[in-house]
Amino acid sequence: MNVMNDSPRRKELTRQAAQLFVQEGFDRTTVRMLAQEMGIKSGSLFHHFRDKQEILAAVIEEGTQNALMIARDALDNCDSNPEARLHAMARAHLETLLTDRNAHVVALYEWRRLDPEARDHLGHLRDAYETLWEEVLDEALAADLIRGDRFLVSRFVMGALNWTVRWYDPRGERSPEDLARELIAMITHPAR
Amino acid sequence: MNVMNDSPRRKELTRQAAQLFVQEGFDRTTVRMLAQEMGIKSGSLFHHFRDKQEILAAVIEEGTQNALMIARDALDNCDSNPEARLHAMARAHLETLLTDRNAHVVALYEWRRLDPEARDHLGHLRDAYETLWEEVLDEALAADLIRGDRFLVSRFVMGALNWTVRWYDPRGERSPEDLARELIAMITHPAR
DNA sequence: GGGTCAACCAAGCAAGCGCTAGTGTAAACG
DNA sequence: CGTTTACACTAGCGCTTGCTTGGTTGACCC
Repeated sequence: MNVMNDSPRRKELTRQAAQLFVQEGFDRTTVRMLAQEMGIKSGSLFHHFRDKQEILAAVIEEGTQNALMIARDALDNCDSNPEARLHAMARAHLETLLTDRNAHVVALYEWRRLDPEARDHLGHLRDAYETLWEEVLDEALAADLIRGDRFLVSRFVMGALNWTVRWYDPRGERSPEDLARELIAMITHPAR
Repeated sequence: MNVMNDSPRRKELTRQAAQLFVQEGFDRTTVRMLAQEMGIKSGSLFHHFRDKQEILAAVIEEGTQNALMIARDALDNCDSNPEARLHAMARAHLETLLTDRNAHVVALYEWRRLDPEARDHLGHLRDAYETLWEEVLDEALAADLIRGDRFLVSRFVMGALNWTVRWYDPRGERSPEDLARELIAMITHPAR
């Protein structure tokens, strides 16, 4: 058995794995395909990862951790009124699609292929991210910027946002800024 | 080679396949597992379906066709004002989760495992369904019930709705009726 | 009562799968 | 210098995969 740290080499391999997982899906991606993409032989792969599952976990962890970081950053650097905070979160979410799209698609589609331990660990990361959203939405609800059931509003918004990975091309003409503004215009009530 | 009609036997087998595809995912579901669930041997399976892919296509076709039928029905039997039509569509969408949840989950997660021909065929079905939504949303936009970019509003709403398969339990305390009302309250502007 | 036909079974093939074992090598370390 | 460490290779084991083949069964038909 070998190392399982987070060396730069491993980071790069993880990035390439994400690409393949998106193209082929986790189950259809063989260790031989992964190795070829990485420019090594299939056996060498197990020097960097304990098994195939661990590659999947690494991909998802990378993406979620980045999203969490960027979201926290956005909240720290914006005005403190509920609308600005809502906007900052939506924009941050969409911006991660620029840099980490592959990882997010994998997290979305291949979550169930994780073994229970990995799912548990990554579930906590995911929860931390969703909690950020719920706090911001709570503030918006308290300020009467949005109306409705807390649980349902949160689910609907997360749905609209998560669904973007299926159609949004960040290199198109619409910027994350545009989308964030439009989404918030749709769900907020203009009258105070 | 054998039949590929839509016998009642085949319908039942398709329903059972959907169940397994949801539990295990398409790739992890082996023909032997499918056969066992159906109470036959793995070889006999290929009497009903040309190959494994065709089972997947059958599952998705069944679900989409039902959703389309129910949505059309709902539109035919509701008031003609934009709000009522919006409500009818949302409610119909959520109600299909009661009867065809498995098929919808499969359509959502395993779409990319379809071969190009099946994807093309089912894509047209899916388009027909989404077109219904766009018509209803267009009417709502024209009546100033919703404001915003036509393309984006449609994507956000489809996102919020499609995402429901990930968290909504139709046997819970919230009815499709409740959810539909709440969603529409969130995206429509109360002031006329 | 011979013929037809959908439905099923037993057996197995060829290919591909994840992963392991054992070895080589070049740079880094003391 | 000898030792360690990181990374890679070759070769292949044991198993599972989707699917095929050839044959059996029982219900229905004229």
